[in-house]
Amino acid sequence: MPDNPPHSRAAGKTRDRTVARTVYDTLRRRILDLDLVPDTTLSRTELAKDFQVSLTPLRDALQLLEQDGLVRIFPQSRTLVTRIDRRDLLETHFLRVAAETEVVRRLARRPDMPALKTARACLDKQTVLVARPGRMDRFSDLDRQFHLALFEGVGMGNVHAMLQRKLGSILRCQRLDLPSPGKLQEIVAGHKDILDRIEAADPEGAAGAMRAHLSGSISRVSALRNKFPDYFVAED
Amino acid sequence: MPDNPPHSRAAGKTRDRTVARTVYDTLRRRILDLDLVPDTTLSRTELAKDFQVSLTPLRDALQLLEQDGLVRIFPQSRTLVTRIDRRDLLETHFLRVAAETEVVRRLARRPDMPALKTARACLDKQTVLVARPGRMDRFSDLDRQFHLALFEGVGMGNVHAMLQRKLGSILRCQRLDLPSPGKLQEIVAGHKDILDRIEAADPEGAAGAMRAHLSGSISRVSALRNKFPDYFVAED
DNA sequence: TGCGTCTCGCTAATATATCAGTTGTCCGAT
DNA sequence: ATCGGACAACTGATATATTAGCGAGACGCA
Repeated sequence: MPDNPPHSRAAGKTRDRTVARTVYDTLRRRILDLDLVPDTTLSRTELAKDFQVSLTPLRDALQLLEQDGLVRIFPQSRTLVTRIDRRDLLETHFLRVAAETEVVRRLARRPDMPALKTARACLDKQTVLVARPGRMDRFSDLDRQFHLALFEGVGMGNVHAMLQRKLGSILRCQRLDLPSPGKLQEIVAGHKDILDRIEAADPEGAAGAMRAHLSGSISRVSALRNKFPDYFVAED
Repeated sequence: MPDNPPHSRAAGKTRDRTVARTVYDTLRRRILDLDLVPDTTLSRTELAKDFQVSLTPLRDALQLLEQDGLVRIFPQSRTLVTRIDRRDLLETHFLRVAAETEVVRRLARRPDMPALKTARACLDKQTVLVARPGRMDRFSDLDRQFHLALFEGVGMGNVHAMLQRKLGSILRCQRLDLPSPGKLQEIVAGHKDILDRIEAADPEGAAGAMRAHLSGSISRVSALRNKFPDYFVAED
């Protein structure tokens, strides 16, 4: 067994991003924006031409998107943008609730002041943005940063990144649901409740607040399914 | 938007498994068995010859293994089997604890009798196997089935499968740690405690029992690192 | 008209070739 | 002796070609 090899990349001229990653990010963005709607056939020939790349990195990108649940590759046949699947939503929600409640329990037992300060700052900025309906992108970004700050407070920033990748269908639902009256106020109130209970050293209270907060993401799925049936997998 | 397209594959002659998947499973097995030890350089030319496949499915397989944290691909350079990284272990453990405690809380609040029956049956079989030191593979399989039964009891079988893929480094640690005296008894006792508390409708008790049980997976990491330093990433 | 089979065009998986970048070795200069 | 630069061999990423399979439409028969 050789000596300890370098486990970090030396500074160099390596391309920071592969073509595949760029294609993946762009297609993912377009799917989440509902620009590429469910059941859209993704033609590799067309996409390769559009992106001016060969089939290999495009293939890599599509495989990643399939892992995210955003596309489904039918072998030797075609590739479709998926419909939102309630099963998948429930599984993603479960994972998210499990992880985020564990995070806030740990924070309530052992606070990390810089992380809580960051989270509180995000909350303050979000509070200001509630009154500015044109700043949804910024609000969403702060929302993500709020949750990331909590994860980093328990040293689990990478877990947060991993979970983000799985949130495709929840994000698509949120996109369908915009703008929903009172929703932003509800989110801000939820964040405040969570932080208050963490700071009150109340693990189960914080977990309950987080659970309630996250339930907002799926509380309107049935209504959305009725309103946009073509975006959802038909139930048995 | 077209009519609801078929979302299941019609029975047909499609290959059930891709070459890439087969290669992935084999390499993953060999890494987890510590047959391919950390820092081993994986030569694509050699592997393609060994498996008698072209570079493309081999590339697919290696990319999946990289996502599992088992190999690291240095662009334009080489591909190595990873050392076990403490950071990665902690993240995997976090995710596992979060998910499994959430599962048992839910089961304690709302038991699923078939799932609990399955779990109890696994426990009984494991109890018998403790006295048969040559049956580790079977014991591990029952262990996995025990946990799967719990996940299925809350309708989250797919989440269990997802988590399994991330367990590579924990499984490698367990492999290094075999046979550890009293370990099997400890596992069996943990399973029993978990089930008892679920059946006693004690969510927090069940969560605590699961937390204690899972902590066994990482309690000996420091000792293993001292014993097998070449298998672990050096700490800063 | 409806159903089954066949054919062809299309697609994804794999094979092979080429390009882009890394790394190790050798040689020359100090 | 040591260090730096050049070059060649090697590797992974991408491009292109070929193979394997799917599915829709057309045709024939009852």
